Amino acid sequence: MRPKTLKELASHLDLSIATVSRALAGHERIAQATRDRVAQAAREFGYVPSMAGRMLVSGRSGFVGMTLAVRGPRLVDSFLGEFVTGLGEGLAERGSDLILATVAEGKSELDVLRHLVDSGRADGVVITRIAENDQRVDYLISRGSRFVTHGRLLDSERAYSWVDTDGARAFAEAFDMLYGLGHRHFGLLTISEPMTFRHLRQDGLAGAIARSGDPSVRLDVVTTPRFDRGACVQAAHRLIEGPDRPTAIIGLFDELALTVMEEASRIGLSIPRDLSVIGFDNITAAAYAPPGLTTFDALIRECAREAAAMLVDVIENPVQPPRTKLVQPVLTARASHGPAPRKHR
Amino acid sequence: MRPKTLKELASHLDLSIATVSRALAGHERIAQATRDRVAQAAREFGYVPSMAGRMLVSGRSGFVGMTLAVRGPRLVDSFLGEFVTGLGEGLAERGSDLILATVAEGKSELDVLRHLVDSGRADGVVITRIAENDQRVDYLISRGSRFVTHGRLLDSERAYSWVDTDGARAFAEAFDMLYGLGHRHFGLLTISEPMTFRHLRQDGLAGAIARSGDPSVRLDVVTTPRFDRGACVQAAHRLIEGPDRPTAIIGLFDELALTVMEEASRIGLSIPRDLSVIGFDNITAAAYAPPGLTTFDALIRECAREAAAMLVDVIENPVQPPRTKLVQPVLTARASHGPAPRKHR
DNA sequence: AGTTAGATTTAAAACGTTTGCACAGTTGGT
DNA sequence: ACCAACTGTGCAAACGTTTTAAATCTAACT
Repeated sequence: MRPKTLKELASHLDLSIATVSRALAGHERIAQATRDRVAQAAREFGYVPSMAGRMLVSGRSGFVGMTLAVRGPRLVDSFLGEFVTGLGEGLAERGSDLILATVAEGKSELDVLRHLVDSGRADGVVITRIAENDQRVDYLISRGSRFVTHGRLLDSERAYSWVDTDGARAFAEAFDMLYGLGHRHFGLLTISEPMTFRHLRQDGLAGAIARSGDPSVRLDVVTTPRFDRGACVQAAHRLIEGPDRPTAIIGLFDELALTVMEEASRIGLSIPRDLSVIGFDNITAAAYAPPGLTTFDALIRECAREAAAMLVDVIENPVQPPRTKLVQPVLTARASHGPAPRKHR
Repeated sequence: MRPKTLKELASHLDLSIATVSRALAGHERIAQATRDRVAQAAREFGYVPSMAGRMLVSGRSGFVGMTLAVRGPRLVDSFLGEFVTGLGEGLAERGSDLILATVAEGKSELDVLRHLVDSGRADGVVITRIAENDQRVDYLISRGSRFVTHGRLLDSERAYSWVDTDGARAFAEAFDMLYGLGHRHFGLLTISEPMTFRHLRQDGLAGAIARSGDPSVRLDVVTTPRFDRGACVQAAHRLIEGPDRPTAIIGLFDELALTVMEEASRIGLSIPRDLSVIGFDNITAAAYAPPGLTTFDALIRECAREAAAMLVDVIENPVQPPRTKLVQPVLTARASHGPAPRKHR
């Protein structure tokens, strides 16, 4: 019932707790025979070291924290699901566990972060979905906490370790592909929320357009609040209404692209004949929504595994210079893109 | 940098650590003036109690654990995402945090559970997806651990707290609705994996059929391994091939129902004109897959919140008799069901 | 002034682990 | 015989908190 302690184990073996502790740790200075004897007894006793004791003396909890902010209807969406999976895998490989601290409705995410780090619950934290002026990063740096971000700030003044998906590259690749298919009039459905990735991706797209050197290329950009379903639909509609609409639309992420597809077929457009649509993320629904959304797999799981590895490294060697890693998204071609339609007027 | 300790706070205030500790805990016996003074200083100091110290003396970690077993491709699917969300919310309300312990590829889930409970990392655990002879339940009971399950064993010999979705009722309701629409030939696509919910749901369906008292009702049952995509498609195909196919098919859960829909439209059937399909769970993709899957919302998030509440209660009052709760799924009618087609031969 | 009840506060132990240092025993070289 | 070096083990402190029991202080009565 009550967990066995080192003391009990020691008195049962007629050894001091120090010896038992060292024997279990596989210390050099303990006789091999003793080590074996202790290991054996520990197994029989079902001894599991108390993490409280260990934590107290080592100052480490062996946990890595992550906050789960309640925004939008589906809190753990496809992205977070994948991310948590990858993080969990990466940490399990390295003997850490993950604390998921939910930010309750009224509470501030910063408080939860503080609670996590300062109390010693977590040796480090991972934060995702970096915003333009992300207070969390400032806070963590000022506290001297160990952390890794998924996503990054736009400026590179502050030094910290991050891993990110190369959205700029993906959006450039999307443009090149569509341009090759004859598209000249593009649409981008993006969000008003100040997340840094919207700039990175849009800049990637703009850069590719500039590189094409083709002055006939047009780009319509429409912005929508992210979690207002009605507004998203409206924004999608604005993009495709009227005869002079883009022939190819890129959604900042899959949900937006899917909304465009739905709205397009609602007003009678056929995809990809009349309109090509491309997303980003490769969420589950992208495969199910007809005719199948062409998108970029953001390899969230790999990113998260990488973040886990990085964070464990940062915790163990805090003085090293920050590490960064850009993961290349993979084009997942389905049926929502095709050659540009002939002039439709 | 290094977190402030109670001792530092005490010496700064010229009080003993005992007094400070009690003042922060809001103990009655401390003068109101002192309490205020301490609270004030704690805020200024940015004092956060060390969880290690607290844990050592209280024997509680304030954590609740859950294992994440790596099965199938999407480890954190829609179900787990919702569940983790609800659990996190429920726990945050009650001041607990969630440990997510990933079961790495080779490891056994029982070991992870042991690691979680015996080391004192978690005061209790939640386990989901109960199998027919679930070792985890036996283990936890034998260890005297606090736990709550989502889902339940079929026998009721062992006493433990659980919360479950009333799949039996939902499947009965599905039958009644479809029967009312004129359907007489039913199909059920179920899994070979020994999860208890497959029996509960199938029995609910069988019970409703029996209650109808109509001997002309037929039910074809096809079984498939869960995570083998090819086998699922084949199984779905077997159900709808041939002229004498069911007019209404119920998937044990949404993924299966979606597979049936895909396969049906692949072979040229129109849904719901030729075939009605109903699922269970209401995963995200159910809304996106054409023409929109009629399904039961399993209210996973509520279930998880309930499980969190239950577990915290079990941890605090371990001697109470087990609590149980059945949550009623809600029919989410979309466009995949309709009147039975006229005889199609 | 002496006593007492009540109001505050404190000293000290306990929780389970790791680890620096000291101790005892053994071996080998002189 | 003596010293040095090495091997194996134990003592005790430290980590930060809560809590029991005891100490101190205050004020109100005799």
